[in-house]
Amino acid sequence: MSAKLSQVAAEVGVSVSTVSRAFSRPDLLSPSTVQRVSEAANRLGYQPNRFARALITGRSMNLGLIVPDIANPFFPPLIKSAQQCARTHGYSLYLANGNEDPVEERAVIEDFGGQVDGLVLCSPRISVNQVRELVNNLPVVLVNRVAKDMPSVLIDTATGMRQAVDHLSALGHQEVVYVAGPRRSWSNSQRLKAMREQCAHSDIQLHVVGPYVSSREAGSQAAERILATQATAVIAFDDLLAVGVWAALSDAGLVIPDDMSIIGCDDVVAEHALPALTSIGGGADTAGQVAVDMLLSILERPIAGYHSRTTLSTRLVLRSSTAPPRAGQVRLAQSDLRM
Amino acid sequence: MSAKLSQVAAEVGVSVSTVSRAFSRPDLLSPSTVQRVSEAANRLGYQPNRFARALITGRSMNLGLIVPDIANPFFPPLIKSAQQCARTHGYSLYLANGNEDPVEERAVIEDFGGQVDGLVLCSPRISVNQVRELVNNLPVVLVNRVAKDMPSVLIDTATGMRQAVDHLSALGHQEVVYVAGPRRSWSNSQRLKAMREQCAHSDIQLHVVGPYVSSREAGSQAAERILATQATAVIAFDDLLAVGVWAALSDAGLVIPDDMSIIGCDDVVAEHALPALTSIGGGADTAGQVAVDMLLSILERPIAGYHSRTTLSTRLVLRSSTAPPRAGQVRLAQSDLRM
DNA sequence: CTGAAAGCGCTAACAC
DNA sequence: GTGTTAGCGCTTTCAG
Repeated sequence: MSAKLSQVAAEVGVSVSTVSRAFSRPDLLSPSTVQRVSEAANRLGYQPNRFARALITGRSMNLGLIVPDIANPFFPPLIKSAQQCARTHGYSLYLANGNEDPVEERAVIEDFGGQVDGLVLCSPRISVNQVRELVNNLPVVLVNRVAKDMPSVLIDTATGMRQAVDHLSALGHQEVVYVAGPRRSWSNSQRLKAMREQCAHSDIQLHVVGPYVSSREAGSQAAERILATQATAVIAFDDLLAVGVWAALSDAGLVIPDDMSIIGCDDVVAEHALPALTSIGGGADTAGQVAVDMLLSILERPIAGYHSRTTLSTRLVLRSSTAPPRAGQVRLAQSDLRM
Repeated sequence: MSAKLSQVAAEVGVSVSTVSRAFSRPDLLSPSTVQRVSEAANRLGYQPNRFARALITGRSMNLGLIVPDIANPFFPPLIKSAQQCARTHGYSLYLANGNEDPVEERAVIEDFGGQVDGLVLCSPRISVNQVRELVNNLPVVLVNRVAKDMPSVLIDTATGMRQAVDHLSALGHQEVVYVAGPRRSWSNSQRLKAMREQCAHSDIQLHVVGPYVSSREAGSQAAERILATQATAVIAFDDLLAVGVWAALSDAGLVIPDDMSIIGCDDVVAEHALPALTSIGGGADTAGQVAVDMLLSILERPIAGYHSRTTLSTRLVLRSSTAPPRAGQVRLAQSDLRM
């Protein structure tokens, strides 16, 4: 263990409370005292014990962030901005991975419960009720999930979705399939709803396949179901699924985008994918910062029933995975050829 | 705040120490007492206060993991396995992002210092000396970095590198370029060394460009330098750089792999890249688990000067980004065309 | 087998 | 301005 408050006090020849105050309320002390204390403190290499402090103040100055899947490229920008924001406000942010598993997610939430002042929960894989009882009136802000009595920040992919449908419509597509994401995902229901509305509005026939978990593999599984339709374009719940669809379709002999247009969502694979996937992007990095800000404002004035909802917008990012549909027969020939 | 030990004690009609023991040393109590206590405990929703416990025991049962860049796909598998391993041993694992920034990295290490029992540091961007003084005799295990007096787990990409060179050599390549990674990276020096040796051994002329940070963008910058050589193949420090090279080369009119073979390292973009990149893989997920295991064994018997080093092997994963070189002139024509 | 008591290192009244 | 004192919630000797 490193030096304690009492040792610094002895060194300077003052009481422990003076030393304590030199750190927490220096304005209450004479400048010279503060000076002498801080000199002695780093001479002795004094580091305040966070546990002792937390025990008495009831605040750890730690925030927790839980994501469902650390490997999903959607989260890193969000995590970075959240960490950044927490730090500038004097808080540390710790991250844990739910691993797409409700059981594990429960465990990490519970673990965090005791040692953070607040929690940011990204698209939890457990129900809001379960969340509520696990956190036991610890402040929580939800990301991409709504609840009557919890604040949340939402990424509004609906606008981007509508743009995507319009884009496809302008290109001449008349039949498109939506590859649905995780069942319990708020984002998925939001995206699906937007697609339904916009397709109806544009006289496009919509097929829905899924739900699928967010992974390339799942996307590849979806390919078969897509080929069973007459669709000439697909919009996937997210980029991971889109890449999976792309890969399987290519294996089946289709050429993207000539035989099939593909649009992803979240705009996260541009960094890695070749060639470039048209996608719906924006909002993810802002979301982390906004969520932490929201959490901090709750911590500052803990009004029961505090309630807030922030919505972040998105837009279609055009790249090279969409094109006008081929003449009808060609698409048929290709898919027959695959059987 | 939730229920405390004293409340449970009152409820059952025993002393606080008995309740405490019911949780920590149930073997010292009569079974019936333990039974009554635990019933009362969850009736009252008792949750031990981790700060109070840590204050007195000096152990938080928390482990910290710091990675240089959470967005780098190399880390998620490592993180997952580390978290998994910690949990099965009764520890919680918290993650923080160094953000490829020495200043931020120092800050997160310092932050963690006070509240974890040990730290896993992945390829730190600061010097080992700085690490040593920051952690202040907190147990640390290094990943992909060596130090005289600290235990470490290393992913031996040298073997994979040698296989890669052999593969290229067998294909008929005689001139290859290595796109170097971050200057302070142990992995980079290891990879470069292996390449030097194997190229010499196989009579291949080696060009080195860099150093570059690990990003697609940096890889694209490297492309120009690559085209300035007569090389017919490139091996990049990692997959991110490889993808950047690939993209820029394609833009310049080259066809991969016919005009240029490309090999990455870490095998992390297979999920996202299309078409598939030949890469050097393995070890990353095991590394997380091994590092945590190592840390825990140090915690269990804190022998001063404990020292250990584990090396994990890798192998070349063949995909479709390598091919025999074209006849010499073709390559020249292509690169001229670009100017 | 169980209880009483003494702190872990720090902060926050309350005095002076 | 600064010191004294009483705990925060828990574990852990030491007695019984």
